[in-house]
Amino acid sequence: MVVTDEMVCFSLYAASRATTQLYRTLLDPWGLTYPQYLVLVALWREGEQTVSSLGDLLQLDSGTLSPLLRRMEQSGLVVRSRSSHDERVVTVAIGERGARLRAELAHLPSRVAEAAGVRGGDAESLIRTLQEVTAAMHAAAASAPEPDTTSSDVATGATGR
Amino acid sequence: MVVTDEMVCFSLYAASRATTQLYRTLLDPWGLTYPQYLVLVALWREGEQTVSSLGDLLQLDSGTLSPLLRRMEQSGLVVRSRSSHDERVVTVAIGERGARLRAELAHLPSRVAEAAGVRGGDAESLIRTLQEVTAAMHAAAASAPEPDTTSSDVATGATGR
DNA sequence: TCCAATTCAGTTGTGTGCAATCCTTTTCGA
DNA sequence: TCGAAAAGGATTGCACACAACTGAATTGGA
Repeated sequence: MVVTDEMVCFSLYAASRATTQLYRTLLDPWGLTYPQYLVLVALWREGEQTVSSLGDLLQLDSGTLSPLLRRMEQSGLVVRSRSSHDERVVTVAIGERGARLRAELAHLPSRVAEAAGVRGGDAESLIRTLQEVTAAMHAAAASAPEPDTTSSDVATGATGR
Repeated sequence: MVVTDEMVCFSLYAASRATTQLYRTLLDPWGLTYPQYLVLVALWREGEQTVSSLGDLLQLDSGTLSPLLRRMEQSGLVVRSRSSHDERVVTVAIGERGARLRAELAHLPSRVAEAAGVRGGDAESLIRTLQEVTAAMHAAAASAPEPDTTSSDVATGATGR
């Protein structure tokens, strides 16, 4: 069914934007965006991280994280510092304001989950499905750098990223 | 469960980006982006549309659509024209190149659906769940413009947007 | 009839996302 | 040990997203 095929992706796209929209509304009083909030959650939960480990956790690359972290540092949410062991590595730690927000934003996740209207068990099964789709999409994008080519000359340095 | 609460939204966000990524790979030979492809699908299926009806279909506003449609017109994908009945309204029709692409891109949806790894019935139930979540998020964002306000010392110029 | 409110698309400003590239630092093999 | 390759993050360029605003066209009510 052609329509169904398109709809999986579009529903995902629309749902993601609707979710970000709700977070925008809820985070606006603190001047936070959803990706910035995700960085804070990662730091609260996992502690100090390098830029690349943050990128692994959030599935974002340095082109997105670098300016995002710069803005977050300017507003006191995080602190960046070069590692002394390896001068290439930048460590991101929670900043003073970022630490204060932990308590203030503690009620957010349950509010959003409640708004989403998915109950406990359904939520877990939805999460599992979405993670499977994500993994499948990553695999497909990596294995199909070119659209058709008939013969696959994937060779050379056609790495996904 | 706090972690589960966060995970619904993050999984959605990650899955949406992974999906867009696959579309980027597949559409790259034609120089199309995923939102541009969605506009073409809407026009192929529904025919000529106004900017606002396209916005309703794709859940995008004029701030996103205007520049997007301008680029699409420049590359011959669509044609824009002011309605003669109502000079405020701009009508978007398929362009010459956009019409040609219909056949060339006809195989895309099934390829993506296959890559996603969701079978027919599961796909429909996933779509339904995502649409419910989207509707719930929109409703929540609309009904909760302010988060709490009990204390709020947000003051100072820390506004993000 | 006439003007205030609405509607519609476009513009502006900010913040992601991501490919491609750059520069520095580190690693590793000959 | 020395230079090529790799790793890590930053920068550049482009295309969304979206809030807020602008300006033109239309509508509706007094």
